[in-house]
Amino acid sequence: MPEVNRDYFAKTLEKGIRILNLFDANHPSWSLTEISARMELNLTSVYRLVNTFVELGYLMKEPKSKRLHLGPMAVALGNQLLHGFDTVRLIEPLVDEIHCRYNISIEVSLFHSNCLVQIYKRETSNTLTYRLEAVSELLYCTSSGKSVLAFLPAEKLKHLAEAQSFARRSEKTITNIDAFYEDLEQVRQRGYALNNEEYIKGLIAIAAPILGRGTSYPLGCLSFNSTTPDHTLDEFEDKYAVVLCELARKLSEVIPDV
Amino acid sequence: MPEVNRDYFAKTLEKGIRILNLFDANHPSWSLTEISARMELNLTSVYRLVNTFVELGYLMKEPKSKRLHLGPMAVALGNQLLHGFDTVRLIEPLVDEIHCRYNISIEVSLFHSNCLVQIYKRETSNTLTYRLEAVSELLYCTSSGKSVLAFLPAEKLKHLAEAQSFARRSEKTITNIDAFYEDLEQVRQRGYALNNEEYIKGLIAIAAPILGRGTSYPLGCLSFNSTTPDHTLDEFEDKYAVVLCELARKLSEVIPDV
DNA sequence: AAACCACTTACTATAATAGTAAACAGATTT
DNA sequence: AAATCTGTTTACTATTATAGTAAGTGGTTT
Repeated sequence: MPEVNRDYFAKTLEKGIRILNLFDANHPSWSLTEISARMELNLTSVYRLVNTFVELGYLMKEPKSKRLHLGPMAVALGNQLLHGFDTVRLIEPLVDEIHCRYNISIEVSLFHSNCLVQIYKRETSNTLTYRLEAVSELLYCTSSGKSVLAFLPAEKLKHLAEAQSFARRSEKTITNIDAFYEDLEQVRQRGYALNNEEYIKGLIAIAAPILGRGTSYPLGCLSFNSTTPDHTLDEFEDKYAVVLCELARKLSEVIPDV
Repeated sequence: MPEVNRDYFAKTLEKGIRILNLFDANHPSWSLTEISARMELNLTSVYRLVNTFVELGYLMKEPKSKRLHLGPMAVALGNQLLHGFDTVRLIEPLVDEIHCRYNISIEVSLFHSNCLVQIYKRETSNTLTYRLEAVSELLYCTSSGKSVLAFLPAEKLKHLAEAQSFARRSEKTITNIDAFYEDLEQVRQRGYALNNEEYIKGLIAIAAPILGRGTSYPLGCLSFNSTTPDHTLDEFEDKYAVVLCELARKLSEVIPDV
């Protein structure tokens, strides 16, 4: 990351945005104290920031419990941000077509400052119990992360792989770096990565990298997700690997190379 | 709107959010000076706020022109906000089913502090030249606005109707309040509203209110949009009015009454 | 090469925020 | 019904961040 001008940085704005980021499908409501604890921020400061969002309609406060939820303005902003990003508008019809045709959960992420940033997703009505975070640094235990790492230049890969915690998330998590490098080698040969319940028990996925047209550098990735009640990983791979790679290739054509 | 505590209000946060709100599909890029002029804010202050967003990855700066665009973090936040709002997750499958089946542009909005706030939309690949704003106070020249106004209690309707500008947006805009009240009477009888190119030439729509289950108060609305090259308004109405009303009714069942 | 334009930086008066502590409200227990 | 507890809201000020002016910088056009 380039050294930047920390004098011209609005701290209040950063804190506010961090608070807004706490709210997602897994954590739809927060109390003041919870936010204060999580942000390691003074209660009064949180109160001021939260109150600002409430007045603007981005958060709503339950009258009795005082718990906070997202408000309509936040959702409108969400829509606006989503469709204001050119890349999303380009990939949307391509992803939707596959989503409608096969009725599978699909996620598209960009690789941005060593994180995978989710820019588009479609879910099946079959709601999963837990959703991945919109911005994730966990690259060792997701098919998305592995698909990107596998196609990174050796130097960069080494640097990032060594930064992974390899913490055990489930029975099947890969917890040592040598096994991990072996797995990545298979990803390279296959052209796509698998997630065999390595992140959360019951959650399986296949993911292919989105490679820059000119550079072949991984710009992001595409993943199809399912659960073990619906498919075994083998079935899922047999059924969708070709579709996955084909769609990833199509996405490469519309995502601008950086 | 209830009187609120203006002492506990973070102005910097408000300004930052207002800047983020400038970016949408119609205005995907802004220069510093443009933002400064539009926000009526000092250039240096805008620089600080924008720089904050750039460092956090919410905005990106074109290296040469210095023009600003949304960044991946903004899109991830967008997705997160969208799916972190319970109501969106409830209406999503219902709307998507109709969108997939008929391939039409659909918008769902909530009526919140006298504005229509767009909380979900699906577009056809046939991209329209201009998209409605995510938060709109224009109720007199959109089918969405009319569908909601028509079902408001008389007092509230009067108040809001008189606040409309009735400015001419196109040849067919309704520009006086008496004609408008007549139109609303038809909306009531029909159960849904029409937009016959009243907002922008070439843009047509039909919209039905989403009424509270208990209260029958309009909580928001559902609209189907098209363009004159694709359909005449009569055709569009004949083809989709029944589907529209049916979907609006289904949405009423899942949107919580306030 | 000069002029222009927009962005960036330096600097300080002013205004906003952080943090402490106390008051308050609602829920639960005695 | 009073007492206690938990979490939210308000009052108050020292400290810190921001607004605004003005000067500097770096491309682009003439």
